[in-house]
Amino acid sequence: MPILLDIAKRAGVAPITVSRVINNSGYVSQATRERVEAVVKELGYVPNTIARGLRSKRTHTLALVVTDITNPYFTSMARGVEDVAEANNYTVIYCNTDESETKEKKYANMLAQRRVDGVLLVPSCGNANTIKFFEANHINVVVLDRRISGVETDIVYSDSKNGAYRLTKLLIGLGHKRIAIIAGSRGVSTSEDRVLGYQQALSEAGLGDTELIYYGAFNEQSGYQLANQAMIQTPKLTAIFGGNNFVAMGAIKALHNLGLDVPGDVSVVSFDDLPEFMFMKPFLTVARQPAYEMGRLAAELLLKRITGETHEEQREFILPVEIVMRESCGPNKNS
Amino acid sequence: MPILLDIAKRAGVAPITVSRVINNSGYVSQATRERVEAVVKELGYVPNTIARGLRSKRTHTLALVVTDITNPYFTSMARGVEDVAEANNYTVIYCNTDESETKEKKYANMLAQRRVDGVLLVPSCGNANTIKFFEANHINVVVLDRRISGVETDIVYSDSKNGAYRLTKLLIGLGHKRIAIIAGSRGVSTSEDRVLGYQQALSEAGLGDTELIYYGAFNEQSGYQLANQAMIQTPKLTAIFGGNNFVAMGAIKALHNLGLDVPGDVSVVSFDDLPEFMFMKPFLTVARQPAYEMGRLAAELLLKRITGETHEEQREFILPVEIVMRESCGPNKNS
DNA sequence: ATGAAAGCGCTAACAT
DNA sequence: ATGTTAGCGCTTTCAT
Repeated sequence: MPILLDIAKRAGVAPITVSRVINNSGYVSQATRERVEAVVKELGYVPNTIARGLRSKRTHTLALVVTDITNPYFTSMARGVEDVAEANNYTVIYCNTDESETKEKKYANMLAQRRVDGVLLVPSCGNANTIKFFEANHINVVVLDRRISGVETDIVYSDSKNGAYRLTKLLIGLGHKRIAIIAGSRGVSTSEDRVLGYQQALSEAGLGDTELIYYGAFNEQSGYQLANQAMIQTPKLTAIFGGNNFVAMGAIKALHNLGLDVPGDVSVVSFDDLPEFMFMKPFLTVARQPAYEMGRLAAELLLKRITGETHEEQREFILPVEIVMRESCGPNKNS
Repeated sequence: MPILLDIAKRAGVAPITVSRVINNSGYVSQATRERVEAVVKELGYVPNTIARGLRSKRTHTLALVVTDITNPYFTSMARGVEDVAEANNYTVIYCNTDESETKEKKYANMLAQRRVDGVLLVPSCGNANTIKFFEANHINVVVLDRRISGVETDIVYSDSKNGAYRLTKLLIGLGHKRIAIIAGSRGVSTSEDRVLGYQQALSEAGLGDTELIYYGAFNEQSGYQLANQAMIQTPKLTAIFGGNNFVAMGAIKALHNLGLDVPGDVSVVSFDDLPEFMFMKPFLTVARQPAYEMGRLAAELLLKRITGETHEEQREFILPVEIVMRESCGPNKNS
């Protein structure tokens, strides 16, 4: 693989001139530019961003740290980030913290070592340690989705309190009087804000003494457990407000498990939309490919090649698919 | 920010010794190790992966190139990749090609410039140009999801032909005689394989002369258009086999639009599962946060900070949420 | 408009 | 077990 110096030699110019052509910086005569460009093409030269970054202190790399890319909410967010990055010739590293402060710390370290130019962070917890760490390492941060106090960064989030207020009012408007909220963790702003909106709606309706607040985590398991707990403690419950989509999913499973109908017996509302096709009435019958497993396997193979652990011949791994029968297909009633 | 040399000086050792401590390589006495580690902590030293990569030719970075991370199938795959990478202290850059060869080329270039150690590639098209490009630049590739001919890489995919065969047999077993398949692009192995499985099932059932094959692309729009086209050309159609989840979604929309019931009038099956909660009967009423928009905005802000385009004070952007009323909540029928 | 010199921060290769 | 030397490939700085 040719390096910049090779191009310079062959084009009969100094390295810096090649650099100027490649980066469109400084003055280069048309003739020189063309000559250099021709050689670049001829030799198939690919500039080395690593070397460039070492010198210029710019990696043209961003990081997106979310709790779980598998949540459609964060998937969409990721796509938004990536589109902007791509348009600006930036590259995005992404990280899943699973709401764990330990993982967040580990990633923060990895990202600082990589000298990413900036981080888009969905904080996994309420404290500002990670952000301070980035600041200490001169890495720009924009906080996403959740407020953090005591830091100075741009922050983008949506109006959880208002959303929760309206969602709760909606339930009240439908006649519900015993409404539980299953929030995420304490200390996470989205959790707290949603509880605040819920409380406001209740107290405005004179239901301030019926508050039923459960803190847990923003995952399905927590939704499941706390919904069970709520139904035991307050059998008269007629509505549950799930802190996010995963929590609601867990809650609905718990209700079904208790033999309760949604919304017949208990109404459920939640934060965070789901992709459009999740709402199609006729549920698809599908051939399910093991996507996660495929990703896992492929990454392991790749790492083995990289580390030289494997020198075997290349292989083809064909994973089985599973047919999942659902409502979208039925018997032929025509001809 | 301290560099390796600072640590070396302060600990009274040579730079290479610090390097050995940090990388756990070579021999270092316990005493020296402890002294160095203490200084590392004291000064808050963060090793520079860029410099390390320049010298060692290892970036500890992988890239995952999919068509669209927004498709739950690829989201799961991404999470699988990321989990493995994280466990091995690798970092993942991810890229969406939207099935465009142009975008694929652009990314290939960016990734080569970044000297990623390896690429997990879902090829956007049938030809091997991108893979050859990576090979020429000594970058390991594992191909995911789709076969490519004429290349030597590990490849992980699932058994599309068999899945399609079984899906089609299932429809035949339900009495369907006019079954259309709406595949992805021609030349993409998953497309071709699914058509092959479909054909095999038909011909085994003596329906070989009823083949109705539509090639398009693996997206909703294509599913919509081709389903319309299929219904016009073959009004007696009673079943549609969507090439993937997005295609099926488009097809179902088209059918609904034509006043047809699924599965009452037309059965639909497809490849690729959807996340579990897409199948919950009671559709959630939710407060929808503008996730994509949030990601986009945040990335733009970050880039402006990085490039120094903005020096204004940090701001808070609170985006509105939208209440989406669905079946999961109804009137209180109890007390 | 072009170039020379120096060095970004680290580690490979070779001592000792 | 520790150190010396050199250099990865590029760009910054300062000349001309």
